[in-house]
Amino acid sequence: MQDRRPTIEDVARVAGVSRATASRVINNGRGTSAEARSRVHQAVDRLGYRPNPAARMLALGRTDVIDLVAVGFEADSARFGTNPYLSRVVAGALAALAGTDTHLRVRLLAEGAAHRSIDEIARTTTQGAILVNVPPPLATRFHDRCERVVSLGATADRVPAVEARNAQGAHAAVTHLHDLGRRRIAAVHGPAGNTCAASRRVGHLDAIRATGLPDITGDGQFRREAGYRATARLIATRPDIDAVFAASDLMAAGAIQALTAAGRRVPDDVSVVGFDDSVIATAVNPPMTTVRLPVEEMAAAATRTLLDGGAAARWRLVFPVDLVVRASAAGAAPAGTT
Amino acid sequence: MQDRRPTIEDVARVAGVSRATASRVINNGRGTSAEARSRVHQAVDRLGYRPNPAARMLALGRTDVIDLVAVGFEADSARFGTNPYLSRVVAGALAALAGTDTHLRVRLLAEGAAHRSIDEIARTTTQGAILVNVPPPLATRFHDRCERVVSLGATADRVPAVEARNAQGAHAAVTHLHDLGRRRIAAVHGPAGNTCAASRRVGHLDAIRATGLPDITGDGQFRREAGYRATARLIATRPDIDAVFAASDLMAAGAIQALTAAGRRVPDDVSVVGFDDSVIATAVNPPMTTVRLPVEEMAAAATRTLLDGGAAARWRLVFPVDLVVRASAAGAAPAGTT
DNA sequence: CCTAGCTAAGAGAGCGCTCTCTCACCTACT
DNA sequence: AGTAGGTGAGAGAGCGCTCTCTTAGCTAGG
Repeated sequence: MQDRRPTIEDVARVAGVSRATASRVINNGRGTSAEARSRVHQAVDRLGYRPNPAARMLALGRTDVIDLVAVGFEADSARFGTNPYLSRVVAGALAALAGTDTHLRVRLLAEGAAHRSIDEIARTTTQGAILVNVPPPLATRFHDRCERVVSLGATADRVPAVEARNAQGAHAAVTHLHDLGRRRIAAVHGPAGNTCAASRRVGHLDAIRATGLPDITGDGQFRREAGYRATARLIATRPDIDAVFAASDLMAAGAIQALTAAGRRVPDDVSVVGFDDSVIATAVNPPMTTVRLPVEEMAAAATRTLLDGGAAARWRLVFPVDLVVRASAAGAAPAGTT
Repeated sequence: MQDRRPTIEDVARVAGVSRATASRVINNGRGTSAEARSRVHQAVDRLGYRPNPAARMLALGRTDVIDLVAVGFEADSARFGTNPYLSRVVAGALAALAGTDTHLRVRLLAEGAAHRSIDEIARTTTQGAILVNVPPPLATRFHDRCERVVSLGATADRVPAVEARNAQGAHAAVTHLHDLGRRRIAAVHGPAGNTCAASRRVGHLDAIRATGLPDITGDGQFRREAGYRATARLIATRPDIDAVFAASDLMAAGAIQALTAAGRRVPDDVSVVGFDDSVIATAVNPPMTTVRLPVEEMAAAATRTLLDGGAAARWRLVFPVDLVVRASAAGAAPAGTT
């Protein structure tokens, strides 16, 4: 394709000036004559010169990349595309980076081979890394090798993290269902190993205990299929459930499908509340009552922290969450309505 | 945070070897004694040395970044998080990059200020750029400045592109609805300026003409709200429509909500077919019949092309699309069923 | 015993760029 | 007329790394 990419040397030669002058012109530098400027610009156009970013970075001593490291979103690569969470993270990070000349590099690690990759990333990252869904041992390992790191969601103790009041959100969701008159509230939780899922469990249990409701719990991965299966199982065991609190919108979407398949109407027979307020929540029918996780803001905060030089070990930034009331949760419909 | 990041020079000094030897050891190089190896590794650990990637790239003459450039997904930054398409693109690109030491850099351009940014990106990209939703004039401009570029979806003629048989997909969708016995099929199209949307319009019109059906058409942005509004308007004008073909899953989700709000049942009264087969299609209730766009594969193909050195002007790679039959489209329910 | 042939490791030349230092030249003020 | 001050431009020193070239120090073979 190209013999050899033209360098600034070539530009200087063609323009009949020195390398320094060429550089000055190219970087909008002042202190150049109109004559020199036009000659250099012409040379640039003629040669199709584009500066080598690596050389530039090296000379400037500025290394301007933040890595977004996510684990396990792509057992098959399609899985990630299916995940409404990570795209919000990217959006938030990018928003924080706008106006900066720092770039965002995205890395996805297969759940299995993550150990090896994590070392390599820690070795090559510069401005720092944002960890998404990275399990505690791996996060610690990363932190050992590179301190410039912030986890999205709590992970290992030592690793700086931006987190949300997950427990509070779950509590609010269950309380909301209780306030609507629901008394047999099933919970469909996320994977046991996940720290966010764990917090949501805690909030749910607190609310259950505070209101004296029965504990009807299922769980699975944070995915639609898992939500569907867990809900189907729950209905089979406890056909009288009148509400479902799911630990993610995707699971809630699965729950709604399972309920429909079992002949229950949402929200008339069974109310459903999700968690995340992702695009799924607004797209389903009926629109979903859910707990809004400010993912974009959290990612932006993590990014800004990295931009500012990182955070100390054990640093935490905690975001509030809000219950967003839509149509999937309501009081029971009057009996006999079909 | 750090006085000065340690360099390989420091490592060499601490280890009591030359820079060359340190480099050899660090890069798993052969030709080093066990003695030297252990000393260097110790020094690396002690200093927390991490090689400067810019210097490395410069010395190796290898520049290993592919840019993913998307326009207009973030009028507000949250918009992008809401877009199920771009995350699939990222997934596909990343899948193609796995095993390579090329990285993916994601860039989002606000629709307004894109002109300036596009030049900067074209100037600094190395391995090349994947264009997503970049309008023809901008894409051409990019191509003028940097030939290493592939657009996802057709854009300007000259710009290499990976595209899908959008027209064929739309045709298949409409034909499917016709086969189910639907005769008043409304179409909710995407934005007029968008090339994909245009192709889908063509396919729809072809099918309409071929089957002699009436043309009932609305349009808007590729978003849920637009789908809702357009459908609501259509129902108001033509209360007798018995099917909706939407140009995206998100619009179809909006259509389903609008139909429900208008007292129509899906699929009994009105069948709905979407386009994309994004996560939305499986999450909604009932699960959506839709046209599967192999976004991940397309993005992977674009990435591989870039990895292989790019493509000639006007290059095209065309992917087939498939109708995925789920529950949102069916024959009319027997009259009188409630 | 001398030299060919090997391995380990140092010296040093870039990679492409930016930036400081320096100089030549010109204007303007005393 | 002499010097201060300003401006445009070249020379050259790095930035941190890798890699080739070269040398030192061995072992082995004639």
